[in-house]
Amino acid sequence: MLNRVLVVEDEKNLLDAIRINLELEDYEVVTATNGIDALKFSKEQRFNLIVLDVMMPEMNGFQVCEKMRLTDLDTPILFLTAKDTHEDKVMGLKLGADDYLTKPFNLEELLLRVKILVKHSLKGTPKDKKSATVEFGSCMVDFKTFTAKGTNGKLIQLTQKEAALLKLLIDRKNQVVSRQHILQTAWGYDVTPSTRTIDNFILAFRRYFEKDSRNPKHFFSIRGVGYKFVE
Amino acid sequence: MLNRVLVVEDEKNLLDAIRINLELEDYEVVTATNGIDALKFSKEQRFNLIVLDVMMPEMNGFQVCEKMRLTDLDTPILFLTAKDTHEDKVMGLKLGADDYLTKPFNLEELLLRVKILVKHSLKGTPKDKKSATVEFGSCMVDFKTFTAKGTNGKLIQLTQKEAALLKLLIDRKNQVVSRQHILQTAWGYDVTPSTRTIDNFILAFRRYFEKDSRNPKHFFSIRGVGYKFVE
DNA sequence: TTTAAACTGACACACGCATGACAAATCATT
DNA sequence: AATGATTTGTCATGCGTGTGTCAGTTTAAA
Repeated sequence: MLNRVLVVEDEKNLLDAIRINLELEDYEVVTATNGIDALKFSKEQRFNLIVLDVMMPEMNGFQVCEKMRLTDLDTPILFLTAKDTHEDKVMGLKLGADDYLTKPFNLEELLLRVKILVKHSLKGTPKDKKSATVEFGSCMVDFKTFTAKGTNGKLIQLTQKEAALLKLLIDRKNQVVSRQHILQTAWGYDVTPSTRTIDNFILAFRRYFEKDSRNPKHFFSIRGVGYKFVE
Repeated sequence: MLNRVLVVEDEKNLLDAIRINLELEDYEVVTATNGIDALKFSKEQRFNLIVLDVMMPEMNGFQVCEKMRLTDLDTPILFLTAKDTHEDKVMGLKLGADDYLTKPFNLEELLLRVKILVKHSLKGTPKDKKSATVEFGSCMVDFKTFTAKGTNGKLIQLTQKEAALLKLLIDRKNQVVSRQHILQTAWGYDVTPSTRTIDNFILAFRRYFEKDSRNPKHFFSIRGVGYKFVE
């Protein structure tokens, strides 16, 4: 899928220069020369990044940003500012900007920052409807009620820590979650239970959710690293 | 939960200044004055952000970054560079940096960027399929899940050393990576396994990913130097 | 006090991976 | 071409450490 960028800039020459350079790097570019159009586009279409000039006639970049953020909280915004003042930056940050570039800027610099920001936009899975129940295999977990249905169809009451750990693993399904990360996330930075504690929970999960707990299909252990959940 | 930042900087005064300012903004700060410690901390603990000086004695920031990224793909990294050269930035980006700041910098500027990056790190409960996967030939590797698809289409669970070495080679595709560099990067500064160890891993890779392991198309050995990966 | 949850320590086992031996390949030297 | 030297490919084996498992203890909740 192509990465889409919306560029908002009233100075035509600069706008064209940016467009051409971005297109050379295989971005799909949409342009606007004023805030009105920018808002319209941002509502109608989806972008991986919005490049927004601050100094524009009628509606300035901050105002545009502020309005955008009313509906769209995720798309990264890169500001192009003329002044290199601190107030401008704080102002922008407050309104939900993600990066700045002070004019005049190097085009390569712009391309770099675009690349980084787009990377971020891909990372965050925006707003996946968070149902409190998860199904996998013949099992089911409900994080609202702390209950689960195991392989044998039996109902299980999850304990607090069980639920926390299970959620952590399921949220990061298919990823390897290191023991360190588990400890610091599900427990705390201060408490460090002995290494065997985590295993005990995994043990329980395997009993609940694995047909053959010796050959797990869902709760894998990655030696030397941690654990991995797959559906 | 507190946001944790690891700051790596050899100049003590600057380090203290950064620490104090970050702590004033309610970050939990861990500091290191050299690459060795930095790597140790990054392995043992979890951070929301790592601030990394490029110019350091013994091991420079790029090297530290490269090693970190072998195992940790998520934590954002902010580079502090002295030179404002484009090559530096491209180099850093390749190795997985997320932002730059050129010395001398304004402390407020640093705080701003830290804030932005930490925000990103919190956003991502990455369900991320896109990033961290590499394809070549009929094969595929996913460094997030430690899985790979071999020539026969079979799924392979990579071990951590396998993943680290594989990433090292793929990151430097088309370049010859010397045995020495491999040892220093994927292993440690202290341990020096016998020469045969690396070969064993290459052997495994060829079994996984080469149709004819006698005539490799991807994992070349360069006699007297090391190995080279090409797609 | 009672009870369930959470943690700890002990032990066995299995897995990753380092090692050494040897074969095969490549290079150097004559 | 032939020989020896050096490096890499390949495999079997053993060691160390991380993990599975469980029984027993501590902690927290009712």
